Amino acid sequence: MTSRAGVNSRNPTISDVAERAGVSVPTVSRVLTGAARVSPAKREAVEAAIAELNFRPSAAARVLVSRRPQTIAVVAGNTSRYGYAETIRGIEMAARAEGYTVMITVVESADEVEVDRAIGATLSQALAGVVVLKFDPPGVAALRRLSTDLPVVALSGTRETGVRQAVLDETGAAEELTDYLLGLGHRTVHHVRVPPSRRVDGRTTGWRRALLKAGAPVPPLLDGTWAPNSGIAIGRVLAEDPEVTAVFCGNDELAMGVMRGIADKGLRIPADISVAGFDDHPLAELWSPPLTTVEQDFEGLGRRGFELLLQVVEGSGGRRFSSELPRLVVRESTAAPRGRGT
Amino acid sequence: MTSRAGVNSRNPTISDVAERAGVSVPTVSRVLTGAARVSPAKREAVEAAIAELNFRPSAAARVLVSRRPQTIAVVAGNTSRYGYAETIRGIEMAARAEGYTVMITVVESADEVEVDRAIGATLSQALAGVVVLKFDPPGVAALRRLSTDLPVVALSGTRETGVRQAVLDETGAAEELTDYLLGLGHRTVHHVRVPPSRRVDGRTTGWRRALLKAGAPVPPLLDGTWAPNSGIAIGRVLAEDPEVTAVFCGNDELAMGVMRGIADKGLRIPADISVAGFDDHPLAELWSPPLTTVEQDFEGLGRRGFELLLQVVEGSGGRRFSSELPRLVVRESTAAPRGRGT
DNA sequence: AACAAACTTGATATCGTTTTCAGATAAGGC
DNA sequence: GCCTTATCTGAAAACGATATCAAGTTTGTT
Repeated sequence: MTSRAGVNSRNPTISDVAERAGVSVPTVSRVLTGAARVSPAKREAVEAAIAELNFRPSAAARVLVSRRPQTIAVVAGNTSRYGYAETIRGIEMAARAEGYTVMITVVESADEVEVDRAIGATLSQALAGVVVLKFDPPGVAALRRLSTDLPVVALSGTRETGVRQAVLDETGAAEELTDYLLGLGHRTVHHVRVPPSRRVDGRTTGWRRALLKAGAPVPPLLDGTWAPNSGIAIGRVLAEDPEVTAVFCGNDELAMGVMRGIADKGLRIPADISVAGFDDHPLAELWSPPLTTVEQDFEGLGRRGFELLLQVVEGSGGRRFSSELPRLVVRESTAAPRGRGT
Repeated sequence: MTSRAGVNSRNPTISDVAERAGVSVPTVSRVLTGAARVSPAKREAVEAAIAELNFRPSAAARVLVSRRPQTIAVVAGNTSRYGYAETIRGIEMAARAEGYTVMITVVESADEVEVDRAIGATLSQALAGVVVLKFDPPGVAALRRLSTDLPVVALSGTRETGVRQAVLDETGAAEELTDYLLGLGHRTVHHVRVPPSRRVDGRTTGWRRALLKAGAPVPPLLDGTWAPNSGIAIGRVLAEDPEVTAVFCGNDELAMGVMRGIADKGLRIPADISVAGFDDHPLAELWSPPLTTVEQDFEGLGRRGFELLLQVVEGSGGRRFSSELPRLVVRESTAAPRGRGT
C-alpha cells in the first residue's frame, strides 16, 4: 500500500498531481496556495493525490512567477562565536516559525571585492530580505554593499540612523557596568576592548561616558582580539600596574583570558583586581570566580531582527528600530578594592 | 556616469542585457555559463551590458531548467553549541569556495511529525544535496526522514554502514583518553556522558572498551545534559565517593561544571581527582586548571562532509567514508592519583 | 574554386509553478 | 422561466533562465 516514487521518474510535479486527481493544474495550485475556493470534492481528490505522490511544490518555480520569495539571507562575519551563533539561532527560529527558509552567508573580510564575491551567490537567490549582523567590520562592509531595493535589517550594538535595525544597547549596558564598578569604590576602570566594528564601539563609548560622568581618569584603551587567549598577555601587563584595580573586558572570553594572565602573576580576583566581562557566556557562571558580566539576549535580538524584516516584507511599514537594554549580572569576580591602588 | 537601476524597473533580466548588448538571449547565457564559445566582440559587449545594468542571473530561473542546483542544505539539531557551530562553519566555507550557497535547517525534536515540518520548507528548495549533523537524536531522525533520491552525507562521531558519512572517530579517541588516565595509575575512570545520539555513543563505547581491555572495573554511567551547569551536581556527588579519582566527561563544558562541583566540596583538581573533557573547547586551555581533553577538528569534519557530498553531486562516485582520529591534548587537570582511592 | 568541417548565432522549446482571463455552472431575484 | 450575480474551473500566458537544433558564417583542405 505504501506508495513509492515511480521507478525511474523524477520528482512529481503539479501536473502529475492534477492528472492523478482528475483536475486541472491551476486547481491544484489553488489548493496549494489557498488563493481561491475549490469545491470540497476536488480539494479532497487533490489532497489525496498530493499525499500519494509525496508531492512538494518546487520553490524555484513558485518564486519565479509569484515574486514572493520565502527565503531570507543572514550575512555575518562569523557564525560560530557565542553571540553570533545565538543571534543566528534566533533569526532561524523566528523565520522557520513563519515558513521562511534561511540562507547563511559568511563574509570574512571587509574588503569590497571580497565582500561582493561572498554575497554574490546569495544575492542571485530570490530573497525576501536580508538580515546583517553588523557586529564587525565585515558586517559593516556587507551592509554597505547590499543593494537598496532589497529589504534589509541590521543587527548591532549601537543605534545608528539610516538603516532599519534591531539593537542591543551596549552603550547603555557598558555605562551601567562601569557605574557599578565605580560605585564599588574603584578610582577608575580599565577597559580591554574587542575588535570594534567601526572606529567607535558602544562598549567603549559607554565605559568612557561613565568615567567622564564620575570625573574619573580615563586610562588608555587596551586592545584584545577575538581569541580568548589574547587576554593572557594583557592580564599580565595589567597585573604589573598597581593603579589597576578594576578591568572591564569587551567580552567574557577575553575576560577569562585576562583573569588567567592576572592569576599567572600571583594576584587574586577579586581581592586584588576586579574583572568584568560582557555577554554572559554560558560558561561565565562556572568560571572561578564566577564572572560579573552583562547578559545580552542575542537570541531575542535575532528574533526582533527577523520580525522587523517581516514587517517590511509584508509592507506593514512598522518601526525602524527595536532596542533593548542588556541586564547587569553581578557575580563574584568583582568587589570593592582593597590593598591596591587606593 | 554611474549607472543606476531604472527609475521604477524591477531587477534587470537576461533579455535586458541581450537587448542592450545587441545580441540574442542565448548568447548572453553562453557568456554567463561559459558553456559555448562566443566571439570576443560580442562577449565584451555582453560583459559591458552586464556591468552597466548590474545584472545578476536569477538562481531560481536557472535551476529550474538546468536542473543543477547550487545550493546545499545543512540539517542540524542545534547551531550554536561549539562543535555544531564549528562544523557548520567548515561546511559553509567549503561550500562557498565551490560556489555553493548554504541553507540552514534546525530540527529541534526527534518526533517524526516535527522533523517533517522542519525540513519541509527546505526540501521544496532545489537542492544539490544535504549534509546532516548526526550528533543527536533530532539529527538521527532527520537523516531517516530524508528522501533517498537526494544526495545526503551524514556527519557524526561513530562510523555506521548504509550512509555516506564523514566521521570524527570519537570511539578511538575516548579509548585513547581512557588509556591515558589508566596509565597514570588510576584504578578506574568514571564517565559522565552527554546526551547520546542513539542508544550507544562513541565516547561511552571507547571508554568502556579501554576499561575492559585493562581489566579495570566499569563504574555506573552518569548522565549529564548539554547545559554546562548540569555538571555541578554530578561533580558534588562524585566528590563524595572516595573511589573516584579520575573522571572523563563527554564534553568540555560538562567537565567545567563537574570541576566546579568537585571544587565546591573542597577537593583539588588534579591532586584529589583528575578531570578530562572532550572537544578542546577554545576556553579549555584557559580554565584553571587547564583542561586535559581531546581536540576535535570540527571545521575539518564540515569540510570533509561537503567534499564527500560534492563527489556524489558531481557523479564522481568517490569514497563513502572519511574518518579522522581526534588528538589527545594533555593539560594540567589530570595527574597520577595520590591520597585518595588507591 | 569547391567542398567539408568547425565555429557562431538565434529561434524555439522547456523547466514547474502562479496569474489572468474567460467560460461554465449554480444560485438568487423578480 | 429569464436575467443577474456568484462560484468554480480550465486554457493560456508568464516568470527568467538554459537546452536543443538548425542556419549562417568562417576556416581549412584538396
